[in-house]
Amino acid sequence: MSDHGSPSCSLCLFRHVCRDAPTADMSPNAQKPLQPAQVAVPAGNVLFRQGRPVSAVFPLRQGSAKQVYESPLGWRQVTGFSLSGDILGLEPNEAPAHSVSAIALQDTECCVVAIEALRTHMADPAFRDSVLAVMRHQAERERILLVAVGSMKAAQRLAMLLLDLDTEHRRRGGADGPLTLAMPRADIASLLGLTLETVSRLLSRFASVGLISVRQRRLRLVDRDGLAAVYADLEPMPRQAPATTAARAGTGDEPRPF
Amino acid sequence: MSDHGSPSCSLCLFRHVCRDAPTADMSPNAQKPLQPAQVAVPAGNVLFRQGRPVSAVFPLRQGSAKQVYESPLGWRQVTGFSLSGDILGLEPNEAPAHSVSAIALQDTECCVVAIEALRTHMADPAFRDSVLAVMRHQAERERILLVAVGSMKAAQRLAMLLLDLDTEHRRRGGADGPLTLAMPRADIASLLGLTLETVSRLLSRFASVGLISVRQRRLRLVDRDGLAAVYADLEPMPRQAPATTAARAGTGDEPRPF
DNA sequence: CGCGATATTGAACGACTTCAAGTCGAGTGG
DNA sequence: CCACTCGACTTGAAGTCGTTCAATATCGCG
Repeated sequence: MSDHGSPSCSLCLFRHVCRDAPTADMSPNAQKPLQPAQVAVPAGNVLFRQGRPVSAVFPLRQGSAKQVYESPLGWRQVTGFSLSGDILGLEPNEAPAHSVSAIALQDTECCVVAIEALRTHMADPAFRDSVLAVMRHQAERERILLVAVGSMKAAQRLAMLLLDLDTEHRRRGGADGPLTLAMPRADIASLLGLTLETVSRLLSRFASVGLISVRQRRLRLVDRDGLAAVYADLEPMPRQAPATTAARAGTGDEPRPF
Repeated sequence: MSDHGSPSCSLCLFRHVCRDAPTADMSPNAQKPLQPAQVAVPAGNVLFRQGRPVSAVFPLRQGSAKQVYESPLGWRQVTGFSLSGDILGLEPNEAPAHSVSAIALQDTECCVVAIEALRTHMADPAFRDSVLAVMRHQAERERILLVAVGSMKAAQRLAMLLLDLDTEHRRRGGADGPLTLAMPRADIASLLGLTLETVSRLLSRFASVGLISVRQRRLRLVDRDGLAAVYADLEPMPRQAPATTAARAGTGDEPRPF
């Protein structure tokens, strides 16, 4: 096991081209491995800034980050969160400049892959396809977010986010454990097009009806199906907590959140 | 002048590769021209459907269309309008399937460019760059829309759309003439994350304070700077029409709408 | 321990929605 | 040519959801 092995590496899009001979993959168009540098980014620091030239992309090893978009008129909005294993700074359509800024939510470590190295490896069709697939997936996410912000109620949007965070957390091996909200309420609110007070109230309401348990940034999903029902708007979310303790039957068609 | 010349052709992204020897462009990697087929699409008809394979792209010659996205849970939202001269169906990241549906807002004519032909021409770096630039521009638009829907007031959003429609109309040679809203109120509302009643009321309010004049789908921008001020939220938009007839001084920094 | 940042909670307000009539305009058939 | 009709649009009144403003509460950290 190399000294660069990290839990997040196993999910990294670049894992197959990162080090030498990872699997039995001595195909003809094998390239020299990326051998990326690594950097530590303290909480609150900028990984890259919107509008600046793309010089590298940043696979996240540890920590998390938010993407922030600033519109021409100066309106700022969080457009997404990234967790370890994600690649930050990938720009679709060969954009020469970053379309958003990325800011570490906590002390973070990431790799630094020079953009030329990435471009070289894009010559490999399989690799190229996987990178493009990730970009497409991101675009789809943004569109889902647009619909959510444009036409869903606050509770639905928040339920969507919680389910998504949970899904990602589990995909990283988080089992059923409690997850940590790395981002402040204000960032959640910005992403969802709400105020931080609304987010706070909603979290409390979710907790009071037994969907989650939450204290500050410590969160646990208690009733995933219930959250999914809120997301799908089957459950209009009672304004005040009723004494509902009835076990919820799974809806069966669990929607893919986010 | 060829029989295919149309006012919209002069703005078309493909104009230089559409017919033979358009300018003195006998460069080495000149390709054979696209020579696209043309089709008529009656109002309300689908140009292509979300999720279906991309077989062609569709430069709009006449008319207009809306893009509609349907989320995995079945929520539908208009994500944009296209006017003559735009290319419909261009998918970023080499997506094999359309990410939205396109529906004609009026009786429409468009060219049909097979995707293979397009890909062939993408070998030309200059052409490729211009196509990618258009895709980037579209992505930027969607992001601006996200911010608008996520954090601006209804009046701001509508002002933004009107300014954008006007800008596009003028870019097509519409001078100062009145423009026609090809889309029903419901589609505007969907795009902006509002209800059609709100859109209607807002249009009436804009008219009553002298920013525009509207009757049904006939629209004229009377005070562009005023609209820009509403967009930028400098002007909180009075709830009831005051008898304000004071001429407005241009704000100077006219923001680029959308 | 005490301070500042972050989060929770309450109360009042306001923006937008919802529901419900109308009105306008274009197309159709008498 | 006019009446009819249907869809799109407008307008009003009431209600809801989310915001705003303000007052605690809690956590992390020196």
